[in-house]
Amino acid sequence: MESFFEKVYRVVRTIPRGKVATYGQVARLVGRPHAARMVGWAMSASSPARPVPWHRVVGAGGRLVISKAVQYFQIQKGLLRQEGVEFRGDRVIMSQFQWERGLRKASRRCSKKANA
DNA sequence: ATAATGACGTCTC
DNA sequence: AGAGACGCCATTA
Repeated sequence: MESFFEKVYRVVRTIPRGKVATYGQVARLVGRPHAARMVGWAMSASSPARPVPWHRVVGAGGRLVISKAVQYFQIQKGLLRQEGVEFRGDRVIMSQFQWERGLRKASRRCSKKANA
């Protein structure tokens, strides 16, 4: 059986060069809208042995979730710029570089107080 | 089976 | 705009 990680990797591998997707976006594509954290975890779990373009996965709004203190922050930014992705400050210009696939009306609930 | 963890997302202050 | 709090969930110990 294909594990959750495998599905995530498979989706991430389909992200075209020069485009980026958000963790939540990938989560939706693998059928787990609320497992964005797992997607990120899958990325961290991916090793050089696993051919996954992890750098094309960014946080919501084009934010690079990885701490700036960590070297990976620069690595990811560098790799993306290398592919033609532009930044506005420390954020990817999503309006131009977000992967179109998986985009939806985004039923935003998640509101804990929505029930109140 | 329970508890802890983590490269997220959204709301509030 | 930046920081804190809570929710969600698969994988591990």
